[in-house]
Amino acid sequence: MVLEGAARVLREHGYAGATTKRIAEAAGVSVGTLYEYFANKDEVFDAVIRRELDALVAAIRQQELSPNTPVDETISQLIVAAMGAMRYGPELLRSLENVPGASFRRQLADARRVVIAFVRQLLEEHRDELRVRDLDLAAFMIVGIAEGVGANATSEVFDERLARELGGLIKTYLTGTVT
Amino acid sequence: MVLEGAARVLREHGYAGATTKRIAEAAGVSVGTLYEYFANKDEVFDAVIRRELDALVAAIRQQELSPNTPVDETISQLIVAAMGAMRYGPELLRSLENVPGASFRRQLADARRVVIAFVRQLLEEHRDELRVRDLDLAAFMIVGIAEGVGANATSEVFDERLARELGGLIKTYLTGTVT
Amino acid sequence: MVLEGAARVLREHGYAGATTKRIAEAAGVSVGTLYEYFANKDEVFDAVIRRELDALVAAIRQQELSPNTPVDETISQLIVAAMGAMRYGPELLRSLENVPGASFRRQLADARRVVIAFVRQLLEEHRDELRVRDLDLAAFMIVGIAEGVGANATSEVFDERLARELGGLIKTYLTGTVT
Amino acid sequence: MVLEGAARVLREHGYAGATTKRIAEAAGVSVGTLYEYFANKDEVFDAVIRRELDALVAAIRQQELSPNTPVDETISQLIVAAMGAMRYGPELLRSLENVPGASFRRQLADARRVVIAFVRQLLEEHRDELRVRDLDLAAFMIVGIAEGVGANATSEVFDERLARELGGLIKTYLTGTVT
DNA sequence: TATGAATGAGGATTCATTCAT
DNA sequence: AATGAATGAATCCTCATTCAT
Repeated sequence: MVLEGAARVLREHGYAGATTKRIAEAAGVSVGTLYEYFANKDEVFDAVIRRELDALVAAIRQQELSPNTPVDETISQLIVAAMGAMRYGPELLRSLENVPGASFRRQLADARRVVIAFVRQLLEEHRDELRVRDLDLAAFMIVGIAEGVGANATSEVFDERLARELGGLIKTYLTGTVT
Repeated sequence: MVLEGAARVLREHGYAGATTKRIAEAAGVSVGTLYEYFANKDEVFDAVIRRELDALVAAIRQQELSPNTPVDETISQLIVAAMGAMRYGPELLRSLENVPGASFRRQLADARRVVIAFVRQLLEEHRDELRVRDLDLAAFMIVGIAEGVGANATSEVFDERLARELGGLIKTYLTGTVT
Repeated sequence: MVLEGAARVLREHGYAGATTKRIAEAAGVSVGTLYEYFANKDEVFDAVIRRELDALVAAIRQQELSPNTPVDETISQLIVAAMGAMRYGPELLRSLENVPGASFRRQLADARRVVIAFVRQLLEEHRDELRVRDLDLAAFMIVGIAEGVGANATSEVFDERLARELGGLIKTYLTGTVT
Repeated sequence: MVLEGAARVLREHGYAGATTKRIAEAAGVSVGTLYEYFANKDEVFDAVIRRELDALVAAIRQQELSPNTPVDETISQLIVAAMGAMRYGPELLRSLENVPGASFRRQLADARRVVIAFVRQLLEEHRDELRVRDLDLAAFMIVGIAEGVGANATSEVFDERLARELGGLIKTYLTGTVT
């Protein structure tokens, strides 16, 4: 499938090396076929972006959230889920950042909005556990930290251990209590 | 100056849009002149990377650190200094990430090593204020978070306010006490 | 066809004037197509060299050599055949001499070796007609003269008449008898 | 001196590698100075051609020709003189052949005319030793062979021994007698 | 519908030439 | 007179896109 090939090429060759020929080859089709499904190259990347971000958002939304689970554990769970959804690692998103046009920035902003709202909702449900007052700011910070660290990580580094570390840090931030 | 132009173009058009023509124009010189100072395009980017990271590291190192200042304040101070040193914002570094070749990764790793060592030294001096035991891990986490958030921020968002927030978060993480 | 165009351009504009654009135009294709068949410009010239020299060697080898024909006549016949094989005249080979890299020199040396061996074989078969003793030297001289004159000739000058003259000269050299 | 540098660069780097920068460097001056003496690059090459061919013709003309010396010896002497005059070897002339424009061809034709006339004159003086009748044709043949072989030779190969060989061959051609 | 050869605009790089010092 | 930094036209080459099969 084309998007599959595009994602693979993007990760392995970077944006500069992602030619339509290579994408088509990786997808096991011809360039001609690629252009049957997409009007042009950037549309392929747009679709990759969309698919990747949709998967990310979906992975977070689909988590079973129990009100009895401590908030830091839930956050860790969400981060792990998000990471698992990035099948091509954070590298893919970093490559996509270079797609000319504002497409990536726009789509990312949309996805972020949704996730922040989701986290805010989660905090709301745990409001009495928290020391922070401004839940908007807290949600923003949490997502920012997770995203920031994730964006800068490489596939190998960003494992479950790091997620737990972040979970602990975030818990301390939210509740003021030490793990 | 060429590096100036390259940095500006990189921020405004991304790596994919950073043509030699545009860089030369932005620098107010001709392409020929660009090639008088640099063997090829990637060498220009290498130099931009070096200059930017050097400035970053230098900015951090040059901070006057008073042992009497609380650790979180000092960290905030460092983050603000680092941000101020990125005259073209985090966007520039993100664009540079796409320069083919391992140059960026290598130089970044070097710079990071230096900064982590610096922060570790700082923590050492405040050891009795801290709850964390493993200073290596703590230094890594702090730099990772700051870098991560910074890497994902945009010029507008990443201001002093955010730095203070991070300072607070980091203080809580380090000392277990709430601001 | 690309080689056709390249040969024509080379003859008409020399190596210095043989741009890919001109070659593609002369071949009736686009530059892109040229690069579909050849990795770079010099590879085109390499192929032209090979084709030209192969044709030369083949033309000589395919001559029907009758043992009853006097040696000078056979030599003339070979020279005429060689000349006929150079469809773009000696000018082409002279231009090709300027292709950077040792390709031309190497390929020419190979072709020369084959032709000298062929001539030596021919002399062998007429050994009793000859005054020269050292057939190796004689073969070298003959090929050298023919090649030298040919190399310096222009298409118009280098005709059958000249070949016959050379045949006569060579005969005198070989046999000591005057025509 | 500029011509000196140009000749050296031409021999060592070929026409394609003969940039004005390299020529100026080889001549120990700046490009600016080069353009003080010559209007443009091709004029430099024109001058190199002229100087080289003038030296060649002069070397031949300046030979002391004794009517008592056998004709073949005189021819050898001329060839050796011509070769000695080419201080940069036949390679230089071959490189010059690629100077765009007809300059080389024209100047070479002029020089050749002069040399053929000179040889014809020489043959005239030895007319009674010769079997050939058509002195025009004979002069043309001799110059053609010498030039042809010379043009194809390299500095190392084209030594005095080869000149004597050619002298012998030419003598046989002219007189019908074996050395 | 799928293919991939052909196209040519666009980008990196070179180098003859100029001109301020 | 001499210099060499600066210029930009010209060249090689790539690759997104098209279209005949």
